[in-house]
Amino acid sequence: MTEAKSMSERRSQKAGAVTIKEVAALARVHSSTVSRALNPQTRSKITKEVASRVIAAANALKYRPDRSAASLRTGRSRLVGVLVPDIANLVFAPILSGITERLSAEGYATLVADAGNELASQIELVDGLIAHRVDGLILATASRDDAVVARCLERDIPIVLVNRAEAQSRVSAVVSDDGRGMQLAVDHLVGLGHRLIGHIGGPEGLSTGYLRRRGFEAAVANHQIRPSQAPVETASAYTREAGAEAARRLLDRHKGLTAIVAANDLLALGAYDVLHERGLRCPADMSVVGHNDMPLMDLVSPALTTVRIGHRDMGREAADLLVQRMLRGDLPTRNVMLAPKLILRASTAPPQVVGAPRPTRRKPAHKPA
DNA sequence: GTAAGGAGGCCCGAGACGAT
DNA sequence: ATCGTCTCGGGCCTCCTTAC
Repeated sequence: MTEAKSMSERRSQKAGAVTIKEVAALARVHSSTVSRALNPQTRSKITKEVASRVIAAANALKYRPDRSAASLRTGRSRLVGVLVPDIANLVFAPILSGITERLSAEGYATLVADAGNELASQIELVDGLIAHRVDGLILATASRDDAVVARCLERDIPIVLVNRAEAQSRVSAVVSDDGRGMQLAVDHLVGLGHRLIGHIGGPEGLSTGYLRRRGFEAAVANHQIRPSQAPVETASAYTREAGAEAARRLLDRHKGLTAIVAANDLLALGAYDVLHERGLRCPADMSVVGHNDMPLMDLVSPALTTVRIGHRDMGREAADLLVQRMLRGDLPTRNVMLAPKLILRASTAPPQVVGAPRPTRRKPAHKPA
């Protein structure tokens, strides 16, 4: 026995893993027969008697195939990496749930990485996941012109974008119809009587920020509201703090606003903070509409009227697209757009008539949906 | 003709070993 | 000391051979 061999055997014994050879020895067959017996696709090539003997031996030894070793031969790890920009952001929980649900049904395991918004760390994580031989990647981090996408294309690894899309459709993406979402929000506010509506936009480098701002502008134009009556302040990030900063600018620079449409729920919560610090009431003095319908938005005070995105469906669709792409790399890119829905809660109400007495207590205009 | 065994290749990092 | 080459390990798969 060579030194290298004995070291390897020690390593194997330490890991305690049962190998195909041990199953073969117990079943009194060759390892290749074990492989055939345990694979439903090849089981028909051997007799039922031998197959059941192998299966019994595998069960007796509690044999579990070593996927990493299998990937040496097959080139497939059955692992999928998912990059999210902020794992603490509640938006990603239902997306991840949808992804995991669909991938596990297809026999894939999911590795989730909290990539942040720094390009260098995102690329490092992607390289790390590729080094772990993931079969594909789902990116919830993409910007409109994304170097990580370019890196994945360079490495020839199947990817699908979720929740965000690129400006140039190099890869498949699953997104919400942001233009439609903004139209729903603005229609609702105009229906209540609002004519001075501000928008807290998301970062312009992200498709959601860009498309929701454009959607907002198109939606107010549809109601013959001039741009001066529908000002936009862009937040530097999708955070409550950035939302508050943008809300301050919006209120300082544009007097007389009666409603705010935020590009996501965290930005809307930032607007809540500013209204509170300035002694303004929501919705009596200012109506606020969010976007995403993150978990718990029905529990904030007042419960947030928001545009609901089917995040779980989004995750499922993205996983579906990726599985198809991993099976057939020559498939054309597809953009799946899911329809949003307005969820009416307590943060919106008709604008106050100038000179009318201030109500003594908050009274939501709508029952939560 | 069919079932099953045997050999070798796949992939790549770690470690051993020889050459310079 | 440094570099290049070879061997090994894991499980699976394919091709070829052997036994019946």
